[in-house]
Amino acid sequence: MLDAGLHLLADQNLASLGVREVTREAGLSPAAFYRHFPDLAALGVALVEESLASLHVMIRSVLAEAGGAEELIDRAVDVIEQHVREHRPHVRFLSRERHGGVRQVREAIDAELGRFAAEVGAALALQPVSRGWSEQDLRMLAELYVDHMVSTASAFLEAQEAEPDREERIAATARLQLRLISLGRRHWQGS
Amino acid sequence: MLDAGLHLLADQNLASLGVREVTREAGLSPAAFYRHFPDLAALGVALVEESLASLHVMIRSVLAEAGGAEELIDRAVDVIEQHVREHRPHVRFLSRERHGGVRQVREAIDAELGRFAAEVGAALALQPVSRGWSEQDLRMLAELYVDHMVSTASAFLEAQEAEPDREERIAATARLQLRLISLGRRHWQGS
DNA sequence: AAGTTCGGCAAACGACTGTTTACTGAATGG
DNA sequence: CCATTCAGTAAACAGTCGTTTGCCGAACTT
Repeated sequence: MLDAGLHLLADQNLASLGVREVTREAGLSPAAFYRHFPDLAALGVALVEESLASLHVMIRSVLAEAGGAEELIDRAVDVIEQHVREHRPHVRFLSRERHGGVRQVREAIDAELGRFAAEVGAALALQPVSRGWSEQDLRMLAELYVDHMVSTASAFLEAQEAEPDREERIAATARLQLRLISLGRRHWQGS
Repeated sequence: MLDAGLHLLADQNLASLGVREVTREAGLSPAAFYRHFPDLAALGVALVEESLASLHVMIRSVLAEAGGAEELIDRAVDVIEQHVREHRPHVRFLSRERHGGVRQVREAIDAELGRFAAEVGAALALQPVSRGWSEQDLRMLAELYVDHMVSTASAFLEAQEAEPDREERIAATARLQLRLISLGRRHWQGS
C-alpha cells in the first residue's frame, strides 16, 4: 500500500490522492485501505517516516567522514547526488510535501529536519574550526547547511528527470557554494 | 476568479483544486470558469505571474539599496519579512507549488527564479567586492542568495501562522547566515 | 479443538465531480 | 440602430468519490 501510494505520488500531490486510487494501484478493494489507515494523511505520515529513515543514514554517512574541507565537500555533494538517484520517489515526496497542503505531513517533515539540524550542529561543534563558536552560531550554521542540502537535493531531483547534462553543473555549483560557506566559517569572529 | 482560487489555495493544493470549488467561492456558475481558462493549470500559471510581479518589485527594492554590508543585510531581511506579511497568500502559493504536482506551474516558477538569479548576479557584479570574480562564481553566489531568500521566506511564512515569537528568531538567524556568506565573499580567491 | 484476531471482499449510499450544450442579457462598435 | 462579442446562466451527462456494512477465510492463541 505504501509502495502504491509512493508510486502514485510521482506526478501527483498527496492532497489530491484518493483512497480508491491507492487501493486500485495496490490491487486491493477500497475497503481494505481502512484496515491499515484511518486517513490519507496517516498514509502520508507513514511515508514521511519511511523516507526519513534513509535520509538519516545519508546524513550520518556525510558527518562521519574525516579529512580536509575540500574532500569533505566533494564527498558530501556526491552522497547527496547518489542518494537522490537511489531514492528518487522518497526524495520527491519529501520535497513536494514539505510545503504541501497537508498540515500533519508538513509538520512531521519540518520536525525531522529540525532534528537533523541539531545533529549536524552537534557534529560541527566537534570540529576544530568551531572553537569559540556560541551555540546560537553553531545552530545557525547547521541550519544553513541543512537548507543548502535540501535545495541541492531538489535541484538534483528536477535535473535528473530532464537532461543529465545539468546534473554536473548543479554539483559544481553546490561545491562552490559549500566552499564559500566554509571560507566564511574560517573567518567568523562570533556574533 | 483569481482571488477566489488564491483564497482556496490557503490550505489546499493546486492539484487538488476543483473547478466547481473555485466558481462556488467566486459566486459564479461552473460554466463561467471556462470563459476565462481552459484548465485549472492555466489558472495556476496566471497566479504565478500575479505573484511574481510583487516579488520583482521586492528584489529590486533590495538591490537598489546602497550602504555598508551590515545595513544592507538588515534591510534585506526586513524587506523579506515585510513582503511575506503583506503578500502571504501569494508567497504561500509560490512556496507550495514550486515543487508541486503541476508541471506547467513548477516550470513557470523555476524559470522566473532563474531570471531573478540572473538579475541578482548582474547587481553583484557592480559591487566593488566582486572585483576579479568569474562569471560562474557570480552566478553561483547569486543562486546561493536566491535560495537563501526562498528558504527564509518559507520560514517566515510558517512562523507567522504560528507564534510570532519565532519570527524574530528567524530574522536573526537569516542575518547571521548572510553575514557568514558575506564573510566568505570577502575572502574568496576565485575557483 | 475452539475462539479470536487479521486482512481481505462485494455492494451499496448519497454526494460531488468536469464538461458540454443551448440560452440570455448587456455592452461594445461600426 | 443593428450586429457582434462578452460574460454570465441552468440543466444535464456519465463518472468517480469516500465511507460503511456485513460477510468470509486463514492464521494464530490457548
